[in-house]
Amino acid sequence: MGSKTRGCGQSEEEMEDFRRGPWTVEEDLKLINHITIYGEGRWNSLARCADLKRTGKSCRLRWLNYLRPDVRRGNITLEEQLLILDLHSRWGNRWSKIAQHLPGRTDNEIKNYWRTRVQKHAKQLKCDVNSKQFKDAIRYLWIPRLVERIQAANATSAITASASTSPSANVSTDHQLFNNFHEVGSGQMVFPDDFGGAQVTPSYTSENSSTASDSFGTQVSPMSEITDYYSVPVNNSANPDYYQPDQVSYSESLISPSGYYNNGLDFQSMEQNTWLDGTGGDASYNLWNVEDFLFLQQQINNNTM
DNA sequence: AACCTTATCAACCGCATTGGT
DNA sequence: CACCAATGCGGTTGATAAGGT
Repeated sequence: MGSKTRGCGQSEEEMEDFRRGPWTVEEDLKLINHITIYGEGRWNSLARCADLKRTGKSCRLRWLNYLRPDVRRGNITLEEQLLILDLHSRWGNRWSKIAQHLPGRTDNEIKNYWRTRVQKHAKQLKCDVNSKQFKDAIRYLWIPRLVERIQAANATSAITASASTSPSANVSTDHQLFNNFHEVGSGQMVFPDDFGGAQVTPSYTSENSSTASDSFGTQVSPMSEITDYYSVPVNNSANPDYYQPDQVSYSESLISPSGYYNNGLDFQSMEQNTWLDGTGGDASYNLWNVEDFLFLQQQINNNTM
């Protein structure tokens, strides 16, 4: 650019005192109206033309994280948690990339979820969130537990649907994401091999950990957008980021769990003994009850920490 | 009721990348 | 090729709501 005078005929000097802090309803309306008419992008000039005393950055952030009509609000569902854990295990803190796979969720929201929920668990377990112990706890305990709970919710909704006189058309599709992490005979869980194949988990047994006291089914909210996305063919050539054969995913590492058991936590006994949640609390978030924590802490302290 | 602690999330900041001139 | 503004991303902060004492 280089010119002192920019779009809408206002000088740089006039633009120096930007507003900061929470957005007002009036500002939101200005931004929405302007984008409705002229579209998004060119955020700095947009801020000026919409008479918003905000930086372009601030406008962009407000729109993308809050005002955009397709932003999903509310609790992160179990399916979304599962997806976040899986994608984070592959890509780390690539929040934007992860958010691309959770329609309606923003990178900011996923980042906040990770920091407040996931890192909290690591803190409570007194282990580093990046430690092998914690990553494996996610891989072998948290994820199977999520799958189990989604499955339970699935079963509950199936029963509800069959009992209903007007069954929801979404019932069969709401849990297609989960069906990519489906169960085959003997309670063994099959995880998609980056959604192009399948890997069998180390003898995950749903009958051992699934009990009548698991009352989390009612907490699961419909997730048709997510599952719609996940119902696309597994070889998604349109999205080269999605499958990266040079990266080791957790599902790949599940191929040979025996060496893992020798070095790390005894997850088999952990699953059998400690993953019974009879609290009936907030099923969306309270994945770990007191016994879980005590046992995990004990295991971690006894092993390689 | 008042105070303190913790959890949550919107918003900001700095840096890297991209694209135009 | 260099420069600069815009954009995008991840880390961090701060306000405030919620819960506990």
